Amino acid sequence: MPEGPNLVMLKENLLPFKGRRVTAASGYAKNVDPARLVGNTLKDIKTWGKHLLLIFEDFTLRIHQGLFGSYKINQPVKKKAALHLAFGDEQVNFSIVKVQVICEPLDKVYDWSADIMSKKWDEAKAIKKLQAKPKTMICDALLYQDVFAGSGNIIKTEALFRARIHPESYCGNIPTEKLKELSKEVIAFSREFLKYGKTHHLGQRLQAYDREECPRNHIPFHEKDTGKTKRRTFYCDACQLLYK
DNA sequence: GTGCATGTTACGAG
DNA sequence: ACTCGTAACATGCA
Repeated sequence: MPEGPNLVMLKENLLPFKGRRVTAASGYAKNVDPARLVGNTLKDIKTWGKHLLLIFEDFTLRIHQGLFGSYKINQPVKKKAALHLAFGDEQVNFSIVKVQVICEPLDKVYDWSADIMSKKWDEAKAIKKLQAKPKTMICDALLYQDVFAGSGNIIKTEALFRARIHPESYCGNIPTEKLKELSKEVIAFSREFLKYGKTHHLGQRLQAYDREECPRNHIPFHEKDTGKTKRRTFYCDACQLLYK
C-alpha cells in the first residue's frame, strides 16, 4: 500500500541489511533468478518515487509494490513470497511485488529531481511539466510519476484540498503561483505522511482523504472518480476552486 | 460470497 | 508510430 513516504519507511526498515550478504533467496517473481542473488552484498538502498532500489555490486534490484504490495521483516508470511531474501539469520519477504534487474548506472535511469521525497526535488521543473500539459486535469497530473514521482491517491487528494484546488481543474488554467503552492503542499504533506505514517497515526492527519465532510465548511465532501485516471478523490467545491 | 483498496502495465482499437 | 481506454493482475479486509 505504498506511496513515496512508505517507500522511505521501507528503506529505513531495511537498513540493518545494508552491507550484508544474501545467504538465500527465492520467490515467484518474474524477471529475476533468485539463485543469482545469493552471495551478493547489499551495497546500498535507495528509493525513487515508488521504486525500492536494492543496490548490489554489479546490478540493482528494482522492487515495486503496486497497489496491494506488502513486506515483512523477520516475521512469518501466510503465502509464499514473491521475493524472499535472507541475510544470515534475518530475512525480508515481499508479497505482490514486481521485480526488475537494472544493470545501467542509476543516474542514467532515474531523474532524482522528479522524486517528491528527494533532496534534489525541483519544483520549477515540475511546474514546467504541468504547464506543458495544459489540457490535463490536475488530479491526473498529480499521479504522473514523471512529474511527481512517489505521489499517489492520498497525496493527490490531500495536496489538492490543502491548496484549495478543484481536482478537475485543467493544468493550463491554474495560475503559476497556485501551481507552486500546490507543489509545496505535495512536499509538505509527504513529509507529514512520513513522520506520522511511521507511528501509524497518518489517519489523524488526513483532512480530505476518506473523510466525510470538509473540515473548513463542515459540508459533505464529494467522493468521485475524477479524471482519466478515474481514481477516487474527496473534495469540497465550496473551498476548492475550479480553474475551468 | 461481494466489493473495494495508498498502482502499474499490456494490449487492441482508432 | 502514437495515444487512448480498458482489462488484467496480485491479496486482505469489511
